[in-house]
Amino acid sequence: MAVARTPRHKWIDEGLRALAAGGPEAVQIESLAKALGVTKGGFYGYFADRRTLLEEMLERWEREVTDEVEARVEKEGGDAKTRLRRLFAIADTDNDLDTDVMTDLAIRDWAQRDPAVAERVRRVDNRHMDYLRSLFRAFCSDEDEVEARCLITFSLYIAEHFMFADHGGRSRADVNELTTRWLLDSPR
Amino acid sequence: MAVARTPRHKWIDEGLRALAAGGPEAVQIESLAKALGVTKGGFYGYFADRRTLLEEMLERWEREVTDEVEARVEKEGGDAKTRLRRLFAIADTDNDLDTDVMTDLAIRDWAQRDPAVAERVRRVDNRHMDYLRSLFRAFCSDEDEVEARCLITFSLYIAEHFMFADHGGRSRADVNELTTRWLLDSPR
DNA sequence: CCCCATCTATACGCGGTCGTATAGATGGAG
DNA sequence: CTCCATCTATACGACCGCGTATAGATGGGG
Repeated sequence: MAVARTPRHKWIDEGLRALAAGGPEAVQIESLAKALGVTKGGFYGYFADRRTLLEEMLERWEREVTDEVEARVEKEGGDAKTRLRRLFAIADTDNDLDTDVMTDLAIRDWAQRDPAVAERVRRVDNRHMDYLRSLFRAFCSDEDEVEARCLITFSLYIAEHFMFADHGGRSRADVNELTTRWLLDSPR
Repeated sequence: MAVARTPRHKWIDEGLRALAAGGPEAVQIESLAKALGVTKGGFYGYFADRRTLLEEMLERWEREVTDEVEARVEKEGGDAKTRLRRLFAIADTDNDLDTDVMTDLAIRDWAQRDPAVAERVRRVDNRHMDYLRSLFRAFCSDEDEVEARCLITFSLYIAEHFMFADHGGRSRADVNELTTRWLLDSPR
């Protein structure tokens, strides 16, 4: 038995990296092979075709994206507002060329054109929103209020990467601090 | 002089339509020709190559996207809150498979991978934000407050199309009404 | 030590898109 | 009506990515 030098999961890793960098079109078997230092010969031993790889990439993304972030937030405990602030901090730190975020964005755009992808994103987003709701409910009794804050929170996270505005001399971090206070410290 | 049956602007129209539907990769000369009921023969009389077409598509988008919306909002007058509500209504109506919105999203994703595109989006977003600031300032004296509301408003618009969450029995329109009240009727 | 399943390298055919070349159609100017 | 600039149709070569075929390399089991 020869040991697999380029096992299944490595193709998926590299595929997700390519997806993050250049969208679904950039997930090309020969490119991945080159990045892995092999040729595409072995690829078709693991995957029937390119479509199968894309499918498994999505499978993994869906499985990992929720658990990971929630675990990082929950790990250190604290009350709801502390956890939300930690969540925002994580979103901030991961910014700018982080593969996970870029993967997320690439998949969201992909979902515009592929209903199957959209369905996966829907499941992921519902989990994210459920988690946010649980945190906001801790200090926010009105359900409408909770929903509004969740939506705004999530939207700020998504839009951060899809808009390119300057903020009138302010740094993005400053503006983020403003919105965070709006979301957490507002009496209303 | 033969009259142009498929003049320059028609290629650009169709190009933007294809961009909205399938992203930059979907802007294929032969596809456009087919959609226009001709073959690609004439295309190269107007454009040096595909790259030039993409460039001009962006040019037009940048020129039109700001003026159009602002004009529609300003046309009927009213105070700042009235205009903001009208702006939100327009964003809502244009939703779901409207070409303009889809074009916007496709270009934003494109901007992730092309710095030149990002630069254009930056200019457009700054204009949008300036317009929003002018409206919020009418009833909001604190500049930090204005900035936060502008960013949240814009983010809600962008993210609306990139997230796929259900809203716990609520319709998206209901949730939008909640966030709108948050942005406009909050005393703070 | 040698066998053989497993992984890898290379070559090829297929289809699709770009861009070019060239001949034909169209319709206003003279 | 005829000319001819302009637009259009068709054919072609080049390139690239997918998927397949086949031969070679690798390294643990017998």
